[in-house]
Amino acid sequence: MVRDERSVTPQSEDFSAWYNDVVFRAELVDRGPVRGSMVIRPYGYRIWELLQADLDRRIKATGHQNAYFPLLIPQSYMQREAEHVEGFAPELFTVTHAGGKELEEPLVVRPTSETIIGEMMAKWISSHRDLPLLLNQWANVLRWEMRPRMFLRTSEFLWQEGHTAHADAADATAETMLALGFYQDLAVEVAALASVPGEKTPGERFAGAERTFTIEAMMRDGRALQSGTSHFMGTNFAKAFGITYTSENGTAELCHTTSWGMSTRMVGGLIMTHGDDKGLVLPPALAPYQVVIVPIGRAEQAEATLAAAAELAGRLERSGIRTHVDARPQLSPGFKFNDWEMRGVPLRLELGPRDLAAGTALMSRRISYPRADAAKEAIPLDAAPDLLSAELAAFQAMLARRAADFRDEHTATVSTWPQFADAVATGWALAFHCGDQACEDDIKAETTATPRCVPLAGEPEQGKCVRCGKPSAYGKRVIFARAY
RNA sequence: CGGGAUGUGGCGCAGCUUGGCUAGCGCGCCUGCUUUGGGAGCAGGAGGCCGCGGGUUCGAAUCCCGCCAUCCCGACCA
Repeated sequence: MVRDERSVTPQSEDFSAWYNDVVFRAELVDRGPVRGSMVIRPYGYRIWELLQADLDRRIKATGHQNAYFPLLIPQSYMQREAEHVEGFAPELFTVTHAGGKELEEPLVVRPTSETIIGEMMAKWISSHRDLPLLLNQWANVLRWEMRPRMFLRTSEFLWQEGHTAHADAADATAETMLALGFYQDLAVEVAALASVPGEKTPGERFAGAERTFTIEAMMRDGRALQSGTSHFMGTNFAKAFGITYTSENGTAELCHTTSWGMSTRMVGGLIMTHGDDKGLVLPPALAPYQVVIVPIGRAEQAEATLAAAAELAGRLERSGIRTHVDARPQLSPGFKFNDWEMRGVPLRLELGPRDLAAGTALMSRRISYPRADAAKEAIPLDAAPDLLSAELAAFQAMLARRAADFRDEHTATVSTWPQFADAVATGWALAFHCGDQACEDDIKAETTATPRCVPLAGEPEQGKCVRCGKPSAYGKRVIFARAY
């Protein structure tokens, strides 16, 4: 392929340059005027909407209700939970003036909503009959990030944050795991990510949480991306905000709360999981257009192929396939092929005079796996809806398998330090760790790798710390990786 | 906050060292004609407070001082 201003930097040359090229060329985003801000363009926003719709359905199906809480939070709220304020203080946007005057109490722009929701929960909950309280909100949050990156770390991002209150720890823990399941299922079934659910080590916990669970997905450069988190707060926030209830026995009890979130970051995750040197590759479940039809021909031929393309698109739409006809008259077919490949459309159909005469269309898959197969395939027009539905399902499964294979090929179970260093240079290492913060810091200083999670799956295992040789702390091997 | 770069039509850049005449190139855009099965061709055209503020000079995109912003690399994070 000729390298010019129309193609992207190859992944092998510079992965992060590749990522940047793709998000802009595919018109997912543009830069906002403020450092670290991101304009999500229609094509990118559609991906988010599809992700959002799927997760929203899962959340509602399990008894949660959507609500909306204010963007502005009194600064004092943030300070009530000691670890929470310490964790978020460096990232806060603070409003000091309003209406042309300095405010008596500064307002914080939410970096997350535990505090304001905690405050409201305290007001709404008084009896065990009010529990569990299962809330979710879709919102934007702001955090001042030192090093912004489109979708992965922007100063403002969109997310969903679930907040729940429960009578006891067991119920809250079950909720925490339920939410983690939403994310894992969404990641694997919809985004086709290779993610691993697990628990964060104490050093990586959410500020104020007792336990933090995560799904960690592997990107094509071997790094890990935290793609969703679920926190068990114990009674920390209940104490700070007075979230109490009267039990059946008449005693006053503290609630156990949870919170969990998935953000626009996941869009970055699917870009880095599936994309290649031709651009984006989208899983059908999240593709704004699952099938793009490129009509070919000029003048009177164009009339015929355009009409046929529109007719076909109508039939595909009616069978639930998101279809787009690229009718731009001034652009050549070759340009359109490259354009839709850049945008990651799973299936493309070419419809020209030759195809029309034969009653077929030429189908081309954005990628194939495990065998790379660039061949275009003629498919009969009358059977297209069923055929393409099946192709899309196969494409979705193929991407998930490709991602999982890639993850497995780049994950090594290691027991020595040299093996460990090797593994985290290109992927993930499964290793025993002593659990000491100093040892974790040492590993990070040497390799830039950090503990991503203790995987939920697998049997308990004991061993010696890969770095210092002390007994392992977590009863299992820990995933270490360089992370985003 | 450290380190490195860059600010010039929508995008990507050249010009700056050695100040000068109308600020140039590619892509994109507009118009016309021809073209359409892997990034079309030709012709014509539009579009620029050269990041901002000062200074030096007859004259500044170019030299000097200051500021601002963005990007990339590290430590933090969904």
